[in-house]
Amino acid sequence: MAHWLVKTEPDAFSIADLKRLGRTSWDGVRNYQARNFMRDDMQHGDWVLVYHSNAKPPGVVGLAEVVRTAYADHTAWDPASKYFDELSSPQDPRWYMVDVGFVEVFPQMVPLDELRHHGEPGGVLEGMPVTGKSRLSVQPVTPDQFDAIVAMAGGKKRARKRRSLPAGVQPSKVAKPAVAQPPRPRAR
DNA sequence: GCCAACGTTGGC
DNA sequence: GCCAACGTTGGC
Repeated sequence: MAHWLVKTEPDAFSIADLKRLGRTSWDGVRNYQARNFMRDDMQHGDWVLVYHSNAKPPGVVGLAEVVRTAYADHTAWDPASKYFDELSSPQDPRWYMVDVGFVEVFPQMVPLDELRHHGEPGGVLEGMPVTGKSRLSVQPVTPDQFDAIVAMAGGKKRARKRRSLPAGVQPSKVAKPAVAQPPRPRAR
């Protein structure tokens, strides 16, 4: 089992919206590294910390879980969608999404300030992309980091430690590695 | 609303 | 393959 953090702008889709809906497709991710985590590594039952960006204050607000593994993000094929990408097609999908289910709204949100505090050298959240300058909207979280954040939030769940992270994934190194891409034609 | 840092594009 | 220019993210 792996653990994750995903960002969402609450004005567009909040943890309250997820609670109301029960589950949703996590569409609209248009970053290759984030896509690869969803497509290649997210497993059914993985826990997902939900982070509100562009919020006052920004921070981790609740918990979700993966309820469907990756499938093509069809919003990329819809010219009317803000997520439309003419380079994606049903025959050759460029973007993927998973479905997530609501688990809980945390009793106390964990604001970015606090995440950053624990992200200082030697802190339990050291190396988490969200504590630094990374914009990565889907990022892996270690079991220890997961437990630390849930404890700060007053949440009830604990890390599922059957396995740690996807093979080869090193959360503290997530911000940098280039994402290997298949060659593709240049847009005109 | 500003704007720094990030991630991507595309000319060379 | 470099890197300037561009568009986006996301904190403030």
